[in-house]
Amino acid sequence: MGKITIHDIAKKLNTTAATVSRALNDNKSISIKMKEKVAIAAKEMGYERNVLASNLRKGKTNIIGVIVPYADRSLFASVIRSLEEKVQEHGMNIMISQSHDSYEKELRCVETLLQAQVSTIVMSHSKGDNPKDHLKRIIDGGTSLILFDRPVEEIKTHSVTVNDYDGAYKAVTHLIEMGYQRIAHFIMDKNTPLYKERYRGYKRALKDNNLVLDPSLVIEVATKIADGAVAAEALMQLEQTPDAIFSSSDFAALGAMNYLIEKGIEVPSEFGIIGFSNEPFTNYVTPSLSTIDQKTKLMGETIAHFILNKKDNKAEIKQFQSVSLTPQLLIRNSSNRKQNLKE
Amino acid sequence: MGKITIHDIAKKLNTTAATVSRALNDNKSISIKMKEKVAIAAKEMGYERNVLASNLRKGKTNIIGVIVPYADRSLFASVIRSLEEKVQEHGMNIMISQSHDSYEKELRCVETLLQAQVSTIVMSHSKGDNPKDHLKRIIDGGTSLILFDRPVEEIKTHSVTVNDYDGAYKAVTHLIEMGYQRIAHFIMDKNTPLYKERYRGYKRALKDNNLVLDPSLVIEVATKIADGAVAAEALMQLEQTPDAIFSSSDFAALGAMNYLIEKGIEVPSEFGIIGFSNEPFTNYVTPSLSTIDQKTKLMGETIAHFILNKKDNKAEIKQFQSVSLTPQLLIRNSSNRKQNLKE
DNA sequence: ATATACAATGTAATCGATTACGTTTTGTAA
DNA sequence: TTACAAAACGTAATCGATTACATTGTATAT
Repeated sequence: MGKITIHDIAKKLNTTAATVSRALNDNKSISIKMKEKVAIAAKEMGYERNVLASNLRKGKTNIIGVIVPYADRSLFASVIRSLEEKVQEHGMNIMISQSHDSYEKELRCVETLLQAQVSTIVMSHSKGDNPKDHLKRIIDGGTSLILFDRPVEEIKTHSVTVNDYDGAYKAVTHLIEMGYQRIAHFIMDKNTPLYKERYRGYKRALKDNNLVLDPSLVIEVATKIADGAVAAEALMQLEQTPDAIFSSSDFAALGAMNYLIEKGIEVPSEFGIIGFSNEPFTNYVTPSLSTIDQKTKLMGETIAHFILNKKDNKAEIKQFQSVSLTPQLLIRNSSNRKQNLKE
Repeated sequence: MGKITIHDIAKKLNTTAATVSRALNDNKSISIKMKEKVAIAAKEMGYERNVLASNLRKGKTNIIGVIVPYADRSLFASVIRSLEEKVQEHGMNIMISQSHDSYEKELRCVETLLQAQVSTIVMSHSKGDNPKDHLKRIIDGGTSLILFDRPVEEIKTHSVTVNDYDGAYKAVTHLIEMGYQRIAHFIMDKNTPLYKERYRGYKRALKDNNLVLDPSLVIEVATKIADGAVAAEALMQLEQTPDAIFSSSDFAALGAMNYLIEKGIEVPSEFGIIGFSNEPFTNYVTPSLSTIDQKTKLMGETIAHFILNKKDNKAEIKQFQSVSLTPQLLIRNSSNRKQNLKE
């Protein structure tokens, strides 16, 4: 018995499709008796609403489009997971699209998702300083836009980010509290706001603790283990070597740490290291790597909150909110000198 | 200028929506001239096909539903990534749904995706020996089903799995080649076919090398680091302790390794360890953990291949294919005794 | 008792694209 | 020239649900 439609139900009940539709949607102008009859008949006949038809008529779907650089990066995977968990309870679906950190692909992703008529686009936009026209087009077309992870200042819309400045500040302050004096910094891409913010937190923490910023200790490094090792080597070549590193990337931090250990430098007693992102491996390496947790689960939940609120409360649509989550310092062995001394 | 429809284009060109539709779909009964005119007008007017309407009429979408226990588990995240990369080139979209390894949630996922009228459901079904009626329902309803990671024997459909038996066999054979004699095995869930297969590979490898299976060396362990440590402790309490572990879980393997190292047992010189899955952390721990890579990227690509093939080649629909990928042995430091001796 | 309101349902248009079927025009074989 | 085929396009139904706009019937107010 292929597809049962509301017309079939109407025929069986000697009424019309309009009434059945209204009954199924719990419309107030339908009597309770009729609603019951329809509900029973629908169940009996195994009716299932054709979502496509419904959405076509209503001009909206309940699909949320998500654009991320790569779906398997731990931050994005985690956000996708918690977002999906929250919205699926409300009958919404998640559609994934990957931008590979490329502007061109991001444009394609937006196009695809708009074509699919998603009701909301949730995205972490690709790196670089590209035009934001496509973001405006999303909003102008009536689709709501929620940016996360990487904020875009030029666009007025909802956003959920982590306070990178605060995370960096906490990390560096922690190193200073542990007694490290010359703290180097690995910055990834100087043009990306996110890294700029972390750099700002680094500088501020130094200043607040009366430490001078030595530009030779700030190195541009790629988010790779090998590059972290190279950078560490460069640092140790300096006349005045550092005694700690705050790396904006866990991977680079690990590379540096392994290099130092190999060179006989003890971590954390001689040298402190802290990364950023709380990548899954950081807790398992030796010594375990201190890092900044970005609250990815909360991030997904906050995004979901925006979406669900918008659904209920239309008044809120116009006020765009930017939530900046407070990251968490995870003190592990790579920087925990005091504890080690105690032992 | 809100939404342009084929009717608007038709009006502008003094023709009908039917002609425009056919022209846009490159129908052979439309003249080249007309096709050109339509194409130009469509571009000029900024026309975008309403996918909902199109799909409603055609009765099919180009959405692929994916059901996984958790989207952020490395295997699933990786498969999702490579699957999306492949199918997006063909204009198809991926919809994600998470079963949390619960049978009830899995039913809901199936329901949701069928409602969304996905053309294909790709799933790694939840653990346990539950009824498979919902899988049959998917197929009977005309939606194609592709199972991956965890095969279901009762259902005739496409499937892409990794040869767990082979992976286990390779792992254990490798340990034996490295000179380990008493090899323990961590099995997770004895009722899950996947673990049974690995166990079978373990037994076979022992047999082929004339080693006796000691049941006391086969322990049921959860996929957790802590449990791996507990299990290792139990093993070292035996009268005849093992000198190697083949763990069906990287996490348990790591827990065991850390426990042994803490107890002063040297890995790999005194004790060999190999895990399974190539979890992201395995390459970064010390010593790096040997493991079995499950070819997740290839898995996603193979799934995509099935989907895209089916699209073109209808003849293939009826022949269900089961592809079993060959996993790869990754020899790292936790088991590489020979290399260590050389040094 | 009459007017008015509202409850409950029906009618038909609509969302936008696709397609079975019909019509006209042009080409070409007999 | 007739006839038949194919090319090129038009007409209208269709996919299934929703909803603006009637319509009918009943209850309440005056």
